[in-house]
Amino acid sequence: MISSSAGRVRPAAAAATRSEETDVAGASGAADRRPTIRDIARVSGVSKASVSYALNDQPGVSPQTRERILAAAEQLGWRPSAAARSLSNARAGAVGLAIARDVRLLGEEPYYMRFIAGMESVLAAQGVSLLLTVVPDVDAAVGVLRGWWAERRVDGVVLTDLRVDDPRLDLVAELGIPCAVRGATGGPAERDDPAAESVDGERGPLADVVAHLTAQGHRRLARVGGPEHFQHTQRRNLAWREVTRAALGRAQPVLAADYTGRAGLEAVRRLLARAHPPTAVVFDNDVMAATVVAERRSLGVRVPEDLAVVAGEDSFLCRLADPSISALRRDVAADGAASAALLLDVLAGRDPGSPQTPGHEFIARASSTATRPGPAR
Amino acid sequence: MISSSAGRVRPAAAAATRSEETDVAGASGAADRRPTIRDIARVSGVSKASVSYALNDQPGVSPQTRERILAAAEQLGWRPSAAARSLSNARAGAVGLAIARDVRLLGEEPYYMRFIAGMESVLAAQGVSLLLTVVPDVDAAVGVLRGWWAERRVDGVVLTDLRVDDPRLDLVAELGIPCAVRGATGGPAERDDPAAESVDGERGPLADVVAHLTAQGHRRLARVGGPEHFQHTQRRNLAWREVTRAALGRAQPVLAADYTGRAGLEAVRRLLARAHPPTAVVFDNDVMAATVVAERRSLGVRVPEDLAVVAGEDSFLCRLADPSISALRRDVAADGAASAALLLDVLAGRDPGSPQTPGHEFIARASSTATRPGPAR
DNA sequence: CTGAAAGCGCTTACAG
DNA sequence: CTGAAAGCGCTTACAG
Repeated sequence: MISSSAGRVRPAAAAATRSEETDVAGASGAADRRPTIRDIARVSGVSKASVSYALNDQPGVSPQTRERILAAAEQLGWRPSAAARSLSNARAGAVGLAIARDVRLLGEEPYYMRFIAGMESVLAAQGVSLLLTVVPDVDAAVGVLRGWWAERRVDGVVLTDLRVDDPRLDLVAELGIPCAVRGATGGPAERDDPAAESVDGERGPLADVVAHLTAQGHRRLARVGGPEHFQHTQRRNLAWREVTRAALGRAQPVLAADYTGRAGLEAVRRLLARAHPPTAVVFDNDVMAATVVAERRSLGVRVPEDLAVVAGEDSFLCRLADPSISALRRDVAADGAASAALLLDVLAGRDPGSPQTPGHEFIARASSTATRPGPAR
Repeated sequence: MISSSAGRVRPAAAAATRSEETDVAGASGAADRRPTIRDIARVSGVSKASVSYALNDQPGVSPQTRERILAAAEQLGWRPSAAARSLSNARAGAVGLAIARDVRLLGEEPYYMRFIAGMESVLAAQGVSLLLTVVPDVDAAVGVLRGWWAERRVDGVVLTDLRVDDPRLDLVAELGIPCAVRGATGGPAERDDPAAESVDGERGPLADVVAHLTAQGHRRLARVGGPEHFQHTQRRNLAWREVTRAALGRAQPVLAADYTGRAGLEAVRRLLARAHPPTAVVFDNDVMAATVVAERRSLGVRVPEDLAVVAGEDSFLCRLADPSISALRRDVAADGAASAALLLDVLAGRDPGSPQTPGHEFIARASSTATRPGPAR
């Protein structure tokens, strides 16, 4: 059954608001005008400059005067005009996040909302605003970033999901935009050397997964990663090969998929068609893993008996799946908070403090836990 | 197994960036300085005022001069300083969205990310920025809105998830903040009359659901809605009672839950314990429905044989569940787009155009489709 | 059609 | 410690 209704939208409060505003502007006057430092100066009997010094905790005013000024500001309910401050400051008091991701995928992955909430937690504390935009691809993101910067809307940006030759990195370098870089689901990204030490952060989580699977008796593993143009995919692929080689004597295979359920299914089909198919597959996100578990029958496998499944990201999907899906849980909000803190450090010219270290945790669930344990294969 | 790794975060590009910036500022000079209308005026040999007129499509410049000025602006890569424009304009060029919702729930519900993407699609087209914040409760949201407004960071705001006595509405009225109001998952909200005509938009979708269920032979239905302090919950509860009364002769029961899986389960347990338990339950969101389906065995019911399940919101969860879950699909992105468009209309003093009408569609899936059709109960 | 001038609300050297 | 002044980059009456 399909039908559609004509929902109506109306500016309830806004309408009331408008007329009030008009009234007030004409009549009462000062009541609605937002106070400026000039008002504070008048009330406290000093110059605008002194007010500014007092408000910004600069030297140049006596303690008593400062007190008086702050009290007046408080009493008037003064707040600095962001525009005026920006204009003289050359600082926007805002940072930007341009998410380049297909809207449909965005709706399915809880990742970004959590990342944003994490960023917000540290930005809000510093009175810095977050400008957000959602664009379909990296080129569009470049356009948005360029616009934000040209219009002085942001002091810096956070970059996620870095590509291998990412045009955003070129833009940022070209224009000198302060930025903090973060892979979509994990470790840090380096400009020229995605393969170097930054791989370190990926080894631990994958080693935990591999240790769990080998303990369950698995000897043939596979990974279904993200698209290879992502730097974090490359780092993880590398870490995966190293970790599996160390554990099993030879590097286990990796297939690329685009994080959608469809792509995950397709990858698994190819893996199962091999001469020596894997007995366990580690997916880079929850959506692919959950789709494979949901489609296990049409794939002709039992989970976990024929195929163990692990998700590289934990979410509701993993808990609700039947069987429930083992997953690597990462503290995405902490990730977002760390990125924001990093950017603020850069902006303040501070040495990026000892980095926050979002941890990970492997959650073993039914999808990879043999009913009868022991090396059965 | 639990472990955690010390992921490192570093400002790769930012570091490079900083030094470059310093270099350039000292040496090359103009190369990195962002051009202003003064530069344009100099290049094209006119006054700043003329430049401004030309750039803003105001009368006061001859066609030829305008051409020349626009060309110069284009060639210099000029973009207006948001701060300067705001300061003289008294317009921020930005609107705000303060999401008041528990971060954990936010991570589970795809709703907001889609809503935001929809808003963005119309804001970006108008060159309006979106300020976003995520706060735990309505009071915190009031604080953020107050700050944004006092600092002139936004020209208006979009409000979602309106409460019955919502302090944000008071704030908006008090300060005269232009705003557009939108229920979290549906129809418009009215200031004083949540029960009136705005209920209209809720009837259609629920009527489709009820028609489907009665066609499947169900005679005892129940709804598990959101918390009653939400206006949209109240509207839907009302619509539900009306629609079920019309279809079945008497209004069917409603229970309140807080959108979490746990609350959904609890509500179902209470329903099943009744003397005449319902044979079909309609949940207000996907998370509750999916949790109930996942826990059907511990609840002691078969789905759909003993209990049909319908979700009031469609998502990945519904498709992946086993059995898959019938759902009401709403065009959330269109909702967001409509809210943004409405706000822009209000800001421009335009009559809010014929409202965009986000439709709905009922998707019948296994969770409510009897294997053997016909009135069996 | 065009230009000189004031102003938006701050900050910041620069003299007292 | 304090104040008068210039400036950030725009817009907008106001005279020519």
